[in-house]
Amino acid sequence: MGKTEDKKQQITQQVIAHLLNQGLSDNGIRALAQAAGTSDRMLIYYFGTKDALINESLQFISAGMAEQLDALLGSHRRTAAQLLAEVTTATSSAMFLPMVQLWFEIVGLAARGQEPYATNAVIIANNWIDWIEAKLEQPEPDQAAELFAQVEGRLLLRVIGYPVNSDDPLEPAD
Amino acid sequence: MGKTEDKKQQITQQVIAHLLNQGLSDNGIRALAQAAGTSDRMLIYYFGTKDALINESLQFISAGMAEQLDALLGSHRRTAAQLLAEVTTATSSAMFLPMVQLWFEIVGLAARGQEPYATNAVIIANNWIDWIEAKLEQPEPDQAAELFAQVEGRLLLRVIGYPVNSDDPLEPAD
DNA sequence: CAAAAAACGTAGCGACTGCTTCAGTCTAAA
DNA sequence: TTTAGACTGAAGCAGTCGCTACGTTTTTTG
Repeated sequence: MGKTEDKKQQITQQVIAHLLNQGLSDNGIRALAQAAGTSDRMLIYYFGTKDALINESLQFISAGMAEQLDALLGSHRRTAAQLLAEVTTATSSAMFLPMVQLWFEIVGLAARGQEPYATNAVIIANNWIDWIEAKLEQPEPDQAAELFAQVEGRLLLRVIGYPVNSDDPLEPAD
Repeated sequence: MGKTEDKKQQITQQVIAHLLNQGLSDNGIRALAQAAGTSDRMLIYYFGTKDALINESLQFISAGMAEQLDALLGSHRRTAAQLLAEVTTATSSAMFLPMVQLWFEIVGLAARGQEPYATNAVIIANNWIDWIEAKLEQPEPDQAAELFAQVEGRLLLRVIGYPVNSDDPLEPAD
């Protein structure tokens, strides 16, 4: 009967929802608390620190995204070219836009070593690269990282609103 | 005489220096003023708005980076593969790290449409893509943007501190 | 039913944000 | 010498930030 655990998870889920559609610019503990239907007081009570809450939320999001991609692409191995095409298409879809936006916000903060984002950025990047490697037919050294980089470059253009030759247009953020 | 213009330019240069080695997280007008050897009061007096000052500074930085790359690579045209290799190497060097870090900070804020960064991000991306196109032997449609994306992906990994197979290591931020 | 523990509300801390108002000082042209 | 314009320091506005002190209510447990 981890009732406290239940409450924490419930808060985390609502914080995740908030982070995904509001981003990191509105992530003060009072805003997060309101999104979770509680008070800043309670956030600290349950998580001790804002950073702890953020860490937990980001970990959930990253894991969730991997699951969603797995569901879309299946878990079999394929060639690099094929995987690149599939992952690019999938992650460019509107359904993944909030996660991609959040990811680039994290990267921006990580670029200057700002915690807890710097730490989370490396962890998440590693997760993705491992995920890619597990889907490659005959993975070579650094190949997964290279594929990851190619996907990221395209997502960057998309996320800043640069007009790419894609089927589905991106909607403006709030 | 453009004495006011002189002063503005002088302030802009010092603000640029501050932005490059401190990033966007410490860009309150009081911090910027101190870096420029003046007061927040004066920043508003000269530029009217913090955003106006930021716009001017970012424009200068982008132009300056293009000049530096031109100086390094020369202005002749070359094949896509060669250009990709040269630009990747150049922009991965320690000398460009502060600009690359700042760029990813801008992208992170632009990802949620936050002004003035969203607008600047598109302008800067376009500048770079045009710059790339002007260096291509036989540019094809979208090729410059694609090359830009490939460079960006590699820079992303570098900027978050992911260990890439590169000669020169990156130093930790502040 | 009483004591202990968990859950929560309110108010506040000091340091920050972009920007404005006030109250001038300084230089240069008329 | 008057006077217009450029320039500037000090203080303040109403708001934000993560977090804490303190006290009260609710729930669980012996």
